[in-house]
Amino acid sequence: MNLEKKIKSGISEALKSQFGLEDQTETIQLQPTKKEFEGALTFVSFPYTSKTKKAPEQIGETIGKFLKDNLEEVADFNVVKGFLNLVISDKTWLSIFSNSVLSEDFAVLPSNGKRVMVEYSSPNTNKPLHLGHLRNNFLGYSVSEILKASGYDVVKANLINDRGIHICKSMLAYQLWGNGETPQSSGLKGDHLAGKYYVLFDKEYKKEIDVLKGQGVEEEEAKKQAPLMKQAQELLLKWEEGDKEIVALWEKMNGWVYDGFNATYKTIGVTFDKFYYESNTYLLGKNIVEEGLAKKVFFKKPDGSVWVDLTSDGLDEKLLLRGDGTSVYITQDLGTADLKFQEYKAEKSVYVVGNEQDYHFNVLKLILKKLGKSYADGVYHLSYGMVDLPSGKMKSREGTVVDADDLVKEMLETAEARTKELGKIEGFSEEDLQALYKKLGLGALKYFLLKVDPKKRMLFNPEESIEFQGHTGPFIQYTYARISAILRKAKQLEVDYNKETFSSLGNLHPSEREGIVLMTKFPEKIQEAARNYAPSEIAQYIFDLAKAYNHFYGEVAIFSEENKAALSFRIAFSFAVAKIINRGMQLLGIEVPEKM
RNA sequence: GGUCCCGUAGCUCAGCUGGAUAGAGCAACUGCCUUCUAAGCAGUAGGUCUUUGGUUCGAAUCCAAACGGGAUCACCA
Repeated sequence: MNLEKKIKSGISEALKSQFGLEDQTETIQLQPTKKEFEGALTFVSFPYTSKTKKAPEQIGETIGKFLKDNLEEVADFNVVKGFLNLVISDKTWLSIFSNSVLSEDFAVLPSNGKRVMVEYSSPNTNKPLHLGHLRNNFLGYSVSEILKASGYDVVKANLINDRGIHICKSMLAYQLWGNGETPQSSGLKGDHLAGKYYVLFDKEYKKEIDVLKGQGVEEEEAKKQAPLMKQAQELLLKWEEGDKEIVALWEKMNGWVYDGFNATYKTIGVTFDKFYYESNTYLLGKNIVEEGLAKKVFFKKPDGSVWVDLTSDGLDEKLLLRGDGTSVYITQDLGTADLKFQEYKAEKSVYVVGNEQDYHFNVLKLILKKLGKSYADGVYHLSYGMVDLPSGKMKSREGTVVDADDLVKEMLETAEARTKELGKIEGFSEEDLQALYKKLGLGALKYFLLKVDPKKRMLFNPEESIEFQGHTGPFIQYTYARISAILRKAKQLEVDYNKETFSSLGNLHPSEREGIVLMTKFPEKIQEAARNYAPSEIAQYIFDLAKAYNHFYGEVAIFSEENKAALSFRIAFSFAVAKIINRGMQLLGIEVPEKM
């Protein structure tokens, strides 16, 4: 039985024997004791004043005394107003440390036999990835790792949006102005090359709109009338008809883009188990439309278009099939949801998609429910906020984006500069150095994007956002490297830790106690982060742990310690912290260096 | 206009299902490297938690309204 449960049942017993209350185990709440007070766990007695008809202080005193007398874990207590602070004996902490924290399978949670699919990244193939995509990729990867750690069987999926009007825009611009340029001839990464023509299209398209507006055409109309737009739409039609030349161009340009994406994915260290291509799935969903019509969940309008009425759920009427029988975004997504379930039978399906699509996913889930799909309840939209720049929103078309590849490159350069500045790279090979810069640069970037609650939008200031000091990835990596140095030295000196000697230890240093308390919380943190789909909770936790260790490091000497048991314990303590930091950072997709 | 999200220190952010004197980091200021890595540690200063009501023994947290910011309400994806 774990400590909290033991104390709770102790309190429940106290309430029963001292005040005659029935079993309260379920309702008793314990919270961590605030730093200013002595103790580790706090019981709040206010809620029991009416039941016991006693003053909060008196309840605290009575229960505190009972626990101290009856539980060996409780060494002492103090009462401040309605707060009963419990001091747990160091012996208890040491026993938890050696039996639980140090055990091989600590924080290794058993499989829960459930499968979850996490779809993330899902890029358009007409332009390179930018900072917003990085947040998406890092979130998706990290959430997958966290779900795995909490016992799920995870399938990471990437639905590539490889067809549609946006790709045709790039293709058209390339046809018109590309002069047969290739990634090889231009030296541009494939996705950047495609992006270049997307931007070019938009520039020329805007000119055409302006000309039309000058001729007195309304803006909305001008957008439709512009010749470039009409040509792009023609391309799309030809593509759908299977026009050989167009399909070949599409395949060629998409090929370039995939090469580019794969290079970026490899650099930033994200992976997928399954790729879906929209060109294969965009016709799906029509059978769902049939099904919905048969079930009378959907209805047909006179022009033949198919709709669903969601007004009773506070939403609008939603189109599912155009009058000409072609499908729209939501139709495809319905089809894909069904396909995913048929293929993987996952109980949960997580979509890592920006919060601008909140409405879309509300509709999607609602329709699946109305159709009586068993998997509807498992659909979860992990809706994350945008990354804003000081100048406002990022827009690919207008080129006001922070490009992912550029940013990563910059991060590695900064990592290199910082490292050289500090001059601690003696004994590193050139290869080691490059690997280190990558760990640090990406660590800083990933941590920066993951430490914030996914749901919230965040600000990225290129000038000053990503630091290497303070609440950052490199701070945590540094702590790990520091501990690694200690463990290396311990090995060299052949100081091993021996659990048996811990019991002969006297008192723990407060910083050691704090560290142990934090470490015991790791498994529940993983569960909580999985439940909330929130890597930020892991990020925050690992930061707190690293901070606690550095505090310990400053206060307590290790190798000059003469008491063998204390020395042994501190090595074990350091080892355990390093292990958790490493594991926690893995859950964020961040690598950790032995030296830096 | 309807719906949804957000508003905490100069800046960027924590604050779990309501609990004690609201926490970190950056920036500012003080100290600490001949002793295990100073990308660190210790400390000072900085807050009417947007505002106003309400519920409660207790509200940054829950409810309502106002103000401010954002997203969305496409036969685009």
